[in-house]
Amino acid sequence: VTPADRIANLVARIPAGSVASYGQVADLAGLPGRARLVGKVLRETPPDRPLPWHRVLRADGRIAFPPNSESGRRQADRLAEEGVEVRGGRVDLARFGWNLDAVLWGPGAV
DNA sequence: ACCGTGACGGTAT
DNA sequence: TATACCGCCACGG
Repeated sequence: VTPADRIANLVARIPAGSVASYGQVADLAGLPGRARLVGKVLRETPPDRPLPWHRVLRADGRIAFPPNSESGRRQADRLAEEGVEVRGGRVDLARFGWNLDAVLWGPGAV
């Protein structure tokens, strides 16, 4: 199992309607400190592949692309499509961040 | 081996 | 809250 596989596997697990950061994905994939690797894997992932790459944001909730870029707008649209509120190219991780429930209520309540 | 690059992160201002 | 910097890691030239 290559690092890229574990990363893709994890991204695929992010539920619709919530988001995760590159670093979070790296950590959960057992690759601490490889946030940039996550970006690379997603970058090299074909657009047609059924991977929810749009649910991955920076640690501060900002979309990794320039707000006016084509990719940036596309990502924002797809997120909005799932009910994720995007304002100023940014998402409130406190509300849409993955695992928030687990953090607040404990893994057993999820 | 050296250096620059990047879908990143954390801290200091 | 928004920038500016600097650290990190994997790659490629």
